[in-house]
Amino acid sequence: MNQTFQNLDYEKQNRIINAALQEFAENGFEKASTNRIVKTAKIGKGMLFYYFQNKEELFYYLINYSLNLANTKLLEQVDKKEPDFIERLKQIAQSKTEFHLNHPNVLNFLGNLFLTGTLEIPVHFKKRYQEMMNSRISLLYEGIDTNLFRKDIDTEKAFKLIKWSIDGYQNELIAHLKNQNLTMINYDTYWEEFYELLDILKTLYYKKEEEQE
Amino acid sequence: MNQTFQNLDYEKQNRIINAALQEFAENGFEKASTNRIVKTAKIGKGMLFYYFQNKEELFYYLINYSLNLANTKLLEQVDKKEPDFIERLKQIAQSKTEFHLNHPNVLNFLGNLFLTGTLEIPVHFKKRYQEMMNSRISLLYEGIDTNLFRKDIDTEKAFKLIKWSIDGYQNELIAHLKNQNLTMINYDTYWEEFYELLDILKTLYYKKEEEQE
DNA sequence: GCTAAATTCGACCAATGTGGTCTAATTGTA
DNA sequence: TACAATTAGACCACATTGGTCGAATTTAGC
Repeated sequence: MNQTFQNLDYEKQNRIINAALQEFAENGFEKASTNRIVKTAKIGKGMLFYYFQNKEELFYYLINYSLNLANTKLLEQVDKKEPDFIERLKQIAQSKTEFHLNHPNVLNFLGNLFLTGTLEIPVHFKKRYQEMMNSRISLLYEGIDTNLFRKDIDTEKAFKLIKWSIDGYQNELIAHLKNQNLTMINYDTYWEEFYELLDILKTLYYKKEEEQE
Repeated sequence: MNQTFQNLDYEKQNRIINAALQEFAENGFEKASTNRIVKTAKIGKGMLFYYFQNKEELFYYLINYSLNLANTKLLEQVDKKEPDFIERLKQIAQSKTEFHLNHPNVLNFLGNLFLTGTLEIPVHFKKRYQEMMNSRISLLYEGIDTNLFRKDIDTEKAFKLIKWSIDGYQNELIAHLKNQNLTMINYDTYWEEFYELLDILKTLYYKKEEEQE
């Protein structure tokens, strides 16, 4: 990658990165078009290949960029000392939402990385991706107080069920917001609705208060 | 569509339909390649345009085919008289699984129909799709006995939470099975696991037996 | 203001892929 | 044998591909 690219003003740099992330996320490496990238990024064709040697180098740059971002902005924002599973999930949801607002294409790009395209991805990237996924799992389960859960239901299964419920809510929310003007949305009401949901999950899966030790 | 296509032996007809469904599902109308379709369907290029006038006619044929299939094989298999929400969901899951095994690309194709491609889809197709989606919703909620549910939790929210939990399980299952040899799988054990999950959901969301009226 | 370097652009390139056609071969049928 | 139905893929004009390059513009130092 050319040093010039790093010296670009933030806005332009971001336009290029986002356009490329989106194109690769939607089409995979092979079918992604550099022509479309420069078009949506609103730069000349020459510039892309001035900043990056070729399509491949751009792709690898984006992997690195995305992994770094996910590690610093997604994983490090959550307090692993919170022992309440649902509270932990709340924090994860919040950091994920913020991440998604600031970097809308990164998670899509990372998610589709390995299921498309004939380009062989270097092992060190695969390794880093695996490490990140493992971190996300331990972020979810490490140091959780299982005592909060009601005893008549397998805790492992409760973990998963709660996770799926929250994912379901978030997916529905995303689908619902997709057609809206993003600047007009009042996010607070959605957060309130979300917190309500978390309370319901607590009454479902946790011991009743009088049972707490 | 040429009559000859209908007279094709079942296997060949299916090869073509599936190849096309997959290609359109993955790439949308514009980016879908008729070359790739004939290649995966293992027919000559000329045949595709002998059976169908052009790419567009093929696409519309697939929409019609998919909508018909979904209506007959997906919606009509569920007993709307079952008043137990979770039992209803069990039936829906079963018919959906069977459908997915027999027609692996149809639901993907229908799902991606409207979110990609510049081709304008005729209104009557949009209408039929909407009707199908509405049918799926009423299939889920119509005639459900809300009395089974515990009183301290909003029933509407319980509906959604249960649905999301089941969807989450199914998604995980699909992701897990993706890398496996499909013929080697013992589905019975997965169904047992699934039934266990449904029991858990009942203990979570339904009244205790002694509370039933 | 002058000059040289850094940056930008898009016309251009050969190569490949596009939807679609057409001919010649094969198969089925009587 | 003869005629029609069916098949495959070479072929078409055109669009798109990843990538290059020279000329134009902007920037920086003097």
